[in-house]
Order: sequence, then C-alpha cells, then structure tokens
Amino acid sequence: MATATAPTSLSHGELRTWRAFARSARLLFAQLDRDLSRDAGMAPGTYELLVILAEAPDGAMRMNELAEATLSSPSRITHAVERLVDLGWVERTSCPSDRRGWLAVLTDAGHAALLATAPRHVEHLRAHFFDGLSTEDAAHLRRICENILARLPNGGSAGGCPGA
Amino acid sequence: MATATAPTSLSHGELRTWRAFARSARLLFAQLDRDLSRDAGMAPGTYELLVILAEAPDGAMRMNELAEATLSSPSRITHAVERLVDLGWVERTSCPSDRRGWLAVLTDAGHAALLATAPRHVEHLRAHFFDGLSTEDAAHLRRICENILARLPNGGSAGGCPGA
DNA sequence: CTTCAGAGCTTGAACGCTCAACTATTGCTG
DNA sequence: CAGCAATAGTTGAGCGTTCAAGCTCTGAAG
Repeated sequence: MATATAPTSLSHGELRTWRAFARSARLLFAQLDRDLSRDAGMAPGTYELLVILAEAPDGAMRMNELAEATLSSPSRITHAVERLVDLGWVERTSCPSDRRGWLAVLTDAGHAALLATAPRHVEHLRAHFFDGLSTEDAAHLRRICENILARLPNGGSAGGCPGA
Repeated sequence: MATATAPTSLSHGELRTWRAFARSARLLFAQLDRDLSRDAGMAPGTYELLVILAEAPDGAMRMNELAEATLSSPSRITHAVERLVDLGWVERTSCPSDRRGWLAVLTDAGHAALLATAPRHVEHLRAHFFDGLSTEDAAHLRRICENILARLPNGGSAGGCPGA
C-alpha cells in the first residue's frame, strides 16, 4: 500500500507537516469564527450557510443539498435552519416536486445580514490568510488541497468550481 | 437577485483557494475523528491530549500548558481531563510549586490506550493525507502553513517542533 | 505584614452537534 | 396496485464546548 516508509509511525518531517497543517487550519477557523461571533453574533457555521443559500438560484435549496454543500448531517441542517428561521433570515417552503422535501429560502433580512457581515469577514480572511500568501504559494496550496480533497470520500461532491 | 455576494473583494481564484483549504482540512479532521471514535471510542480531541501528555516529561503537564498546547480554553481542559480521569487514563496531582496549579499525569492505562490506537490512526493519516502528497508537496505545504501560523495570534506558541 | 491585582483553575448553565429512532413519501418490482 | 426498500427530513436525548462567574493562591508594592 503506502510508500515504503514508516509502518506505524510518522517521520519527523511528516509529523511537522501534519501539525503545521492541522494547527494552522484550526487556528484560522477558530479566529474567523470568533470574528463572526463578535461582529455579527453568528454561531459557527451560520455564515457559511448564508453564503451557500445566497449563491443558489432564488436563494433556495433543499435541506439535503444544504447538508452536502456544508459537509454536515441532515440533522444539523434541520437544527441550524430552525435557528435561522427564528432569526428571520430564512423561510421554509414545502418542495413542489417532492412532498417529502423542504426548501430553505433566504429572506431579504437574511440577505441583508450576509451583506452586512461579508466585508468585515473578507477583511479578516485577508489579514489572517491571504496576506501571508504569495501568488505562487496560493497556487501551490490550492493544487495540494484539491488533491487531498480528490482522494477523500465526498471530497469532490461540492468542491466548488464548475470549471476544472 | 442573482448572487449578490459581490462586495466580497475576493477574486475567483482566492475564493477557490480558501475553499479548497477549508474544505480539505475540515473533511480530513472529520474523517480522522470518525476513525478514532469508531476504532477506539475516543471523543474528538482525546487522542491529541494523550499524545501531548505522552510527549511531556513524566507524562505530566499543568492544565494551562495543556490548554495552550491544544489551542483550547482552560474550561475545556478541566472538563476533558475529568473525562480522562473517569476513564482511568489520567490522574490529577496538585502542583508542588504552585498551590493553585494541577498536574494531569498520564497513567499506564492511558499510555496503553494511546499505543493501542496510534498505529491505526497513523495508517488513516497516511491514507487520507500523506499518500496523496509528493515529497515536494509536503515541503511546500509545511512551509506555507508555518507561514500562516507565524502570522496568527498564538500561532507560534507551539507551532515549532518540540523534539528537534 | 497587609493589600490587592492578576493568575490558575473550576463550576454550571446554555448552546450546537451527533446519534439513533421515527414518520412520511417515493419509486421500483412483481 | 400491493408490497417494500430507499430517500427526505424530523425529533429528542446525550455529549462536548463555550461563556460568565466565582474561588483560591501568588507576587509585588506599600
């Protein structure tokens, strides 16, 4: 199976690579979540849901599509959408083509909340992530991460961009 | 309206880079957590705590050191260590040099649990992460992530290599 | 030696996610 | 068209993290 190196332990270099990757990702996520919580009072994951809904036609999506797109369970989507409905940011509509299904639809208020939050979020993302990345670094990182994704179960399902 | 995510000043390429990075990291973490839960019944984060304790002199660490090393809050450490104590994997000792402090000490059972779990975990880590990475990719990734870490608050605290 | 700001850690409630049922609908098969 | 497996989604309990207090102890200053 694997390349002929260590069986059950990582080399020193591998360990360092893994820890740098894991630590940077976790620290980055935590920082951005804190920023979103402080600036907009959003629970973790809320911003992502709003973005994905906003990118969908008519701001509407089936619950299971939302689950796939956000890499989360149907149950989480049910609970998360319920909170968004309570906030007035999302409305639920029964699906016309499948009586089992429901659509989550972004309201104007939800759209406004996203628009109000996005600039600051992008600012933070730049400050913490892109500003330390050269153009070549970014290209490398993208290729490497897309490779990792391609080898992961479910990694390709909504990888993002239609082109290439 | 069609996607009005406009005011985000991220370019298409930047967006794709960020999403590849975020998605690969989250999917990877989720997969490894599931593996650890299935194989060893470990709650997320438990394995990391055991590893960090095992690397410490005498398998002992102050609570606040554990919090820093795992990028988590003192409160989380209190609760997490309590669960480890209940499992018999850790013991608590009052700190001799500071009566406010406590040491979490890895027990033989805790060490055994780590040893029993590590091979499979490393196997999964290889399968999902390293096997898709060329030597150059790994080197690039490490440098890039260490750069990101260096620019992040708290990123340098334990980002380097303890053992080298 | 007293005082007091701050460090180290804990506590309990609130919150979000997970997991295992469970209901309702669909689509296939005979 | 009856039966049945699979799909879509919900529900509620259990678990782990977060957050805001709160307690004890330390170190330094007066």
